[in-house]
Amino acid sequence: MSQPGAALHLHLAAFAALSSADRKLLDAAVARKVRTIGPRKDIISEGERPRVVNVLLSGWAMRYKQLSDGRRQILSFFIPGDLCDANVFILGQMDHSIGTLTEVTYAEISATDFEHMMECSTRITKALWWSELVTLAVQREWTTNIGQRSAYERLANMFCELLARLHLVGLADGNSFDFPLTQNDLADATGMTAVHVNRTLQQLRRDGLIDLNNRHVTVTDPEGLKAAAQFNPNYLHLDGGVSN
Amino acid sequence: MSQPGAALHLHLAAFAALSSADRKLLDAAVARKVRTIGPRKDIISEGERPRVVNVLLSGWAMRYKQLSDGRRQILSFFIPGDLCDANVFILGQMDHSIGTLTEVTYAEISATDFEHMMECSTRITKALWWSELVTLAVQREWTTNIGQRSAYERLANMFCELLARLHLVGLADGNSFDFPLTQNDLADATGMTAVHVNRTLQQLRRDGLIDLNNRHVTVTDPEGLKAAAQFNPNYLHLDGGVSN
DNA sequence: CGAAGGATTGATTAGTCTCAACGCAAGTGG
DNA sequence: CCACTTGCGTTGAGACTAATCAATCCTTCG
Repeated sequence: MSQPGAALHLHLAAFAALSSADRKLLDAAVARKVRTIGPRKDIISEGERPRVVNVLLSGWAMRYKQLSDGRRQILSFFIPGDLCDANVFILGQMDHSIGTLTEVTYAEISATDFEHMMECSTRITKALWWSELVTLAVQREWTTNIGQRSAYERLANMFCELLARLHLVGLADGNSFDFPLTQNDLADATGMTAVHVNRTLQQLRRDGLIDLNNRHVTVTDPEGLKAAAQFNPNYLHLDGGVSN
Repeated sequence: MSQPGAALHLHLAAFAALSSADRKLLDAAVARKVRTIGPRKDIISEGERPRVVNVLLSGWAMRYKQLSDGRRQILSFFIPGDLCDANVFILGQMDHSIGTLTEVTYAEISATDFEHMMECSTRITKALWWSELVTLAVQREWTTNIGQRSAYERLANMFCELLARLHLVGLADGNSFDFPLTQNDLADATGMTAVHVNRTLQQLRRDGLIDLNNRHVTVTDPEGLKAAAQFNPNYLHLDGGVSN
């Protein structure tokens, strides 16, 4: 990625083509405060007060909740271009944590900068709303995934979603992509145990749907994987918004 | 509920006290187009294009997804005062359906009315953002609930959440409230089967935590229920926003 | 009175978890 | 440069939660 804001442009461009003025506005907001942080660290923890909007520029991160007895649910993955909740600073405290999976660079956008951005461009405002609505839709899909689908379908779905999203921001090379998650992470994201993830992955490999090793995934049979997952990408709303 | 918009006022007032001007603005938006619809009907179905923002005035509704093989995941419950996604009309099509559980009255707010309302009052705009962020937080909690908790904990959680939310809009009488869901609905909301819901409810009753019959719930041991659920209401963000 | 929807119960099975061990590769310190 | 540690993936055996299938009961309502 040659330029820090590139993934963000691509992310929002899924909703609407941005003008060069829009892009400048975004780049300015994203350039103000850039941070780098190592893998497996919290960017912000449950209970803290959110003061800024974070935008992921490179690396992978996750949203998660930890229960008092140690159980952890990963709620979503952040890939470059993703926003960690527009306007979160309205809330008094975080109800979950955001942590890194790899080394990560991210931009902090202050409340005033964020609001300024929304005042300056209706197109950006709508794109941010779109992004927020898609975040919600993804969360609903995860609820459905965990609530209704079998272990096999769940994992298939996860790979379908990640492939689609990574593709969007130019981080998938055809049907393959770098995949920094451990089987334990995958377990906590899908509501299963690491042992069962392991066995289910073997099944997916045996069925020739995916190839996963060395932190790299290749979807060897995209159509088969989609079918196994009953994957319907409508919830990603990549068809371009209504108001374009 | 003496007045149609009352639940909405109470809902938003959880974030910030509204001025009488704000209240008038809301009432006007909510009075423009009010509809009534019977139980077990769709208000809007997956695949349709959303054109308005719906606000529930009375009755219960749900958000759900239906898989091609008939499995259904209920994604959230709507009670009076709830908004069905601010700015949804930005999206090209619904990725899920919204259906009623009881007879329902709801208001349709057009895109222009909605945008007008946000332009007129920053307080309302923020309250709507708050509401949207809470919707997201609730969805995350449901993901966690289904992904990490046992059947027993899941149901306990559901009752804790509903009690808290109903209380907010004045629909809980102490620790009890009307509860129009069937065990089958509860099953589809928690990712279990109706049979297992039945058995788990019996356990909750035997443990003296709740009393459920005739479409009415009484939480007989609120503290016990919260403990069993490991219920932490922080995700409802009822502490009042930061910017008050 | 009969029909229908929902709640309840029982018996059996399947899917997933638990616990425990082992393998492998990469990294670290002496 | 080797011994040790550590993190992650893999395997096996057994236990248990929750699903499945099917029957029965209860209540409500036309």
